Amino acid sequence: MNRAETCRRGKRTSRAGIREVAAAAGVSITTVSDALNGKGRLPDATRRHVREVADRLGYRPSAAARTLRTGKSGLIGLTVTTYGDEPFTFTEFPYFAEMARAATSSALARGYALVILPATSRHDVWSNVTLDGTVVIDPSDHDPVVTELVRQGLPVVSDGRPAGSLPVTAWVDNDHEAAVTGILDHLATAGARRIGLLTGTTTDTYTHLSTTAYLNWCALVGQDPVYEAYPAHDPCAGAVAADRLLARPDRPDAVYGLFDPNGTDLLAAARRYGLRVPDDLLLVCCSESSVYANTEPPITTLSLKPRRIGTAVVQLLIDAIEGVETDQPVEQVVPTELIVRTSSQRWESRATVSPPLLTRAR
Amino acid sequence: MNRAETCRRGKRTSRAGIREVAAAAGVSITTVSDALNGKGRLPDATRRHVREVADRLGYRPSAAARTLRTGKSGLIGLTVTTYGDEPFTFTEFPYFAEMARAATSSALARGYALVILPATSRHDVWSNVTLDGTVVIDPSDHDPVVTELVRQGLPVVSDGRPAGSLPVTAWVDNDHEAAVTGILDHLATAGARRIGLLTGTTTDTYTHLSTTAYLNWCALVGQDPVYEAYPAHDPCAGAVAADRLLARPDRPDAVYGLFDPNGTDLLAAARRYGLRVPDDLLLVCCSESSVYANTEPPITTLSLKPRRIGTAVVQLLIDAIEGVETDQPVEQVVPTELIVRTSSQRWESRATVSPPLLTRAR
DNA sequence: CCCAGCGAGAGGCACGTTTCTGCACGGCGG
DNA sequence: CCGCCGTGCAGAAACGTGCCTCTCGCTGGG
Repeated sequence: MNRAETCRRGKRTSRAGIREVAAAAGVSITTVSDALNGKGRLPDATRRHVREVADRLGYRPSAAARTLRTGKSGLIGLTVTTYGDEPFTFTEFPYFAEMARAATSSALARGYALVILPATSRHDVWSNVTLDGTVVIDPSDHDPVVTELVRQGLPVVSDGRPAGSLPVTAWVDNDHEAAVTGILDHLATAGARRIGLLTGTTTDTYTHLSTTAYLNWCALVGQDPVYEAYPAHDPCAGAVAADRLLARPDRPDAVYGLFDPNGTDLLAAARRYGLRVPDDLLLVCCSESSVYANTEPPITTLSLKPRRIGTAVVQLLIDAIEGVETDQPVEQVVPTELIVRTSSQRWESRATVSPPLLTRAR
Repeated sequence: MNRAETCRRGKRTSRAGIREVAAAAGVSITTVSDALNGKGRLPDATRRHVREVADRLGYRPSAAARTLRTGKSGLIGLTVTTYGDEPFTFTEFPYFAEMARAATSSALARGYALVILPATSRHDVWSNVTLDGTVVIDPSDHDPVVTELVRQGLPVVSDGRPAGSLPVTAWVDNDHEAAVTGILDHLATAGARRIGLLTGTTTDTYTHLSTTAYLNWCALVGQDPVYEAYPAHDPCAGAVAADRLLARPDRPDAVYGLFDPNGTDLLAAARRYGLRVPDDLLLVCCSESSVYANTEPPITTLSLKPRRIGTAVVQLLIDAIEGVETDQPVEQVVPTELIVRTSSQRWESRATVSPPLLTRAR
């Protein structure tokens, strides 16, 4: 009987339980709950006493029980749509890494933790965890996971404006058209006569919007488009595409690369063809990597500000989780930053600069 | 009364509950649970019937309730010890990104999801989620978080051998001494007379073991150590340290850089001083980045195989969670891979190669 | 003097599972 | 004919919280 009581009281639990605290403090379970959560109307003396006893016993409330009761888990899903075969292109580019890092930080600052989940609809995993909401990076058109989540009533915020009629709660993105147009103007101002583009074959909105902006700009200024597309998830394909671009008979005298590794690839290809940068070839690429500050020559990069995007996405999501639910998707545009380095300055670059936010690197 | 019944039956629940399934299928709750989990002794006809009804109703079991009942959440924590002020050096280097990606993949393959958590002991966040175990990257000496977790009886597996007497369940690491010794031998074979080291000021075991191995090697071959140390989390400091190393009166004719960005930094510094690579300076750095395949010249890198490490760490952790608990920490050593490129081959490199696994890049 | 009002806290139900125990029933050996 | 056993399933007790409701004692106004 003593055995039975021992079993019932404190056996397999890791020495914590609200009942033990209540018994030790000589109050009821309700009082403990209220004291620790600051909920009820209790004198400060009782509050302190309960907190003290709880600390002394090393009491940790059970997250599972709280989640079951309240319906809130404090967990946010983080998903990136896969490009290739790998389940995670995650952190393939520094962009994703930075974005995820910022998102994690600001989620934690507000008491939430991030759960990394696959974009593939492995139902068992998705339903094995109670989420309060989800961040989706670059959702593809009519993403089945997103629609499923929204159907369940969960807030979904996407990094990158949703393609098609994807019913997300909110989204954050750059103004990719303006960014590309700004870069092309910048290159033209620096003396480029024929600007090429290194782009991707994937169907995400970033690639699509950027390419379209390029084509529109070309049509506007009357230049024939010169571009090569390759599967962005394959690093070798990038080097090959860079080489092809510079091997063309209508070789461009300036190139913008949409993806992070394009800078080194283009630089290597330029060396192979004896092209000097920036004298014979102007170079800009979209990257968050700091390596381009120390290449020879340093390469001008466009930063999409993934830290700001990650932060904004999480703030919007948690606002949606905790606050009033707006009926319309909230849209937020983060400005890009063009970091001008030697590779895009053919002549002494005077103060003539172009639309997006411009920063002068030393 | 009808109102009350409606409330009790199916009001705020998102149209799923084991009771509804049981009622719809005309069986008991027990039967539904057993049928879906393959547990009890039921004829296949009943199993199929229940599964069918559950699918039709779109039934999703509540993860919170299951966790509360079973004590298992299917969640694994992922933590990296912070170096600087930032809460997350996470994904600062491609190493972490790759490792995290591999860990996430293999965890998902076994039905677990990863939760990113801060190394700082923010108790509220850590205790807000029920973990089955934790992966710790580069735990520092006497890490308070780790000891707390172990005290709670949770399995903890670390990437990087634990410093001091940290009581982890298991750990996975490279043989850093052998790797450094191998590289130094490789450089010496290529003709280096005075090999320098670019290292860090942090106290993690990777930096410590590598530096010690370097000093030991120097003592062995009778070379004066030539090295510069800098805080690894600061990219600018890396460039400055690289410059200092090549500006010394006892300038080395070969350098090994312990951190990912060291390659470009050293290359830029070499250019500033008019040193040709590999003719005047041999270069190797530890990196997982593919940019070094296309720099001018391509740089020899040491890969720590973060994908294999991430996979191994998760396998060990899940084995510990599900399987028998061994009393001794399980240790696992992952071989490194030296990817030899132009920067470390002064003469026609004959087949003389050194200890660790060697791969010849084109 | 009596009762409304209020402060302080106790009791108990519900959240949705899993799982232990146990009941009914039919076949079968003794 | 009776008890026994294996099959097929139902009942109900947890798991640890949060919160709603209710009690109890005390006080001030009518």
